Amino acid sequence: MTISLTDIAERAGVSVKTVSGALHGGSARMSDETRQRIKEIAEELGYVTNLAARSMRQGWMPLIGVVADELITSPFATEIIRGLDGAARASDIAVFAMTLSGRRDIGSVLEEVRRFRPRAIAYASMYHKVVSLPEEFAGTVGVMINCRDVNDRVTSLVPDEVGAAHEITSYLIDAGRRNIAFINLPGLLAGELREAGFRKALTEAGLDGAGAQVLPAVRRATYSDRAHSLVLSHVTELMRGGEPPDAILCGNDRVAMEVYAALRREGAQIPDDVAVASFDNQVDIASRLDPPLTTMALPHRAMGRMAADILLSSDAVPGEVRKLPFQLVERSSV
Amino acid sequence: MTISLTDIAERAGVSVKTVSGALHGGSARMSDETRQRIKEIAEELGYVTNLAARSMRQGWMPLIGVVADELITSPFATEIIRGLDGAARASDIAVFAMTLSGRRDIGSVLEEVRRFRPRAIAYASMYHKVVSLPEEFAGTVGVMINCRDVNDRVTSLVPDEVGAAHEITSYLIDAGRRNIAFINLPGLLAGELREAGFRKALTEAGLDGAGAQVLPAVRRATYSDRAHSLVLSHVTELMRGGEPPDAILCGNDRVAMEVYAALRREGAQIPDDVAVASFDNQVDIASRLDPPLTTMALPHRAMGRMAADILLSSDAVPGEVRKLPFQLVERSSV
DNA sequence: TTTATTTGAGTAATCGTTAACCCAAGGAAC
DNA sequence: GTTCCTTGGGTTAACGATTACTCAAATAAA
Repeated sequence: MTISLTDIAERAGVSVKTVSGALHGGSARMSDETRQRIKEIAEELGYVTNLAARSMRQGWMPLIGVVADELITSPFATEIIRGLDGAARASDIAVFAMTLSGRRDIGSVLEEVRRFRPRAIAYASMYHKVVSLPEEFAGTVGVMINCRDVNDRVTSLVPDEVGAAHEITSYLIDAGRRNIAFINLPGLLAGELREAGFRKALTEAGLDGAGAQVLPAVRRATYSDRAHSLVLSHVTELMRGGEPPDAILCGNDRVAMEVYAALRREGAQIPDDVAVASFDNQVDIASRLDPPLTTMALPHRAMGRMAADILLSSDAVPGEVRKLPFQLVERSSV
Repeated sequence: MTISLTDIAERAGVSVKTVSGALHGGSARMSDETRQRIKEIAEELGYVTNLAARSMRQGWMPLIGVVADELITSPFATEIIRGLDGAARASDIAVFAMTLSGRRDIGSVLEEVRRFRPRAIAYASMYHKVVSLPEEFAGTVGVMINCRDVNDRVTSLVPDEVGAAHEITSYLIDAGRRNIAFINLPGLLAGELREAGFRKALTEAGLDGAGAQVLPAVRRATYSDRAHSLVLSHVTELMRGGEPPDAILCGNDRVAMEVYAALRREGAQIPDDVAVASFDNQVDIASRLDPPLTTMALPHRAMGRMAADILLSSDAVPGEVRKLPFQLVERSSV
């Protein structure tokens, strides 16, 4: 049997409201002695607040609901949740995620979440993309993380892809590299934006930005044994061509892993012959490659934190798109 | 303003209970016409069930709380949540996780979860270990996942480490390997158990189980740039020794990644000269290595699924320890 | 001493949903 | 024409915590 305020009140010989005031209402007028005594009894009886009951008066549960479009599968995307959780905890609010896996439409998942009467709802995407949120839910979702609404009706937080590509490219240039190839992720918004930043940095440095080599990294099912074949041949061609690159920028750390293998096969030394840099900072991979990989870390944690701040302070401008900076993680591949 | 049953009742000209029966109580006696009409009005008004209110009568929220001791950081451990979620969804129950990060003691986290009045609570560990659950919480936690209580007071689900090591070792032996080295994870329960399975398989095959080489893989901070140095030197020594191994079994896929690099440095071909096998099936790594890695997949998803079944059917024998089998993922490194 | 004011605590209503009863009308069996 | 069941639905009372309101006693101000 669970203990309620009534049980404590009975035991303490006071009214329920006094108990409520003693345990939760910090400002309730009452003698310190009474308050202390009630707290002791509560402790002794093993009282645990019933948030559902409280929420009936309050109107909402101390929860932030996160609707994710596959979030939980991605190793570092869980950082978003951690960021949210850390920031929300300060307000004694918990975070719970619900995955929009496969066939379930966004409406039914949102309803499922709304049944719990959360304080606010965020929509999070596993990778940076544009999402088409049905009209009737634009008001329900308070913030979009790692994605933006196609009509920009909702505040959204996205990584600053252009800025990150610009930064890492400039970093390579500052390291003396002049012939940089980019093995980019094809068909992704992130890739498109990064390519722009990449070319911009080259142009600013007086290099041929427009003519720089940008090659697509193949994208196949992760379980496939031959998913990397295209990267391998790209690198082989690059290295055997007339002007082999002195740096290769990779779409992500997994691509970099394949580039490492290909370069080794070609007998090229990293970073002496060819510097390698990348995006993601998937630590398991980046720190264990030989040499450890210099890479731009995605601002997942920061997006989560900021999302909580926005949701709880509700000072958001609906439609605003905030771009968060990546962080350069210097290792020894450059 | 949120819509309640009262609003629907008013609009439909019936009592609240009739609405409740129409929308939720499948067996409530009522004409199909009335039921249909009420459903339409609910839809039109955008009614969303208030689970908090319902839980006041029911006594619990349709939730399974998961207390994790760092769970969310591990890429594949999130599979536990997915397994739980998939199984619980059938009963229309949601799963929410709460991390026991750093300084917070297990008691306060459990209380935090209990405030939501979940149907059941599971305790999950990021890696296989023995946990000392304080006496007063042995009754609160319904099942332990990927760990077991030091006193076996709670039903627990753990990976069958011994069986997995036995299976993969036998697999190597069946592939004709006779001199197998094991670069194991030191200081971990998993490593200890796997070593037993490894030796057992060797002995059964008539090889020298007791004398087999088992070397520790270094464990340092993941961010450290030199975390792999020990693995590298182990492999170098092994390959330059009198009887170089024809197979190396690795503690996990990340260790295997380093072993690949070391073997390549020594000029050894995988799998022709040396077969490599491992534990975890961390897909990002295992499928992208060259050649793709044969590895034993941890039964995270299965543990999650089974945990939900146990919690919801409550046919668990407290203290029972169920060992779940790994799954052999054959790629081309053997 | 009289009148305010503060302190400490009780009463009762309320949130949205459900469950245990109750009741009236209509039809079937005798 | 009773009696009995079935159908369709209403009434009322919880569940646990909070809060607006009330009130008595004690203390301070006049």
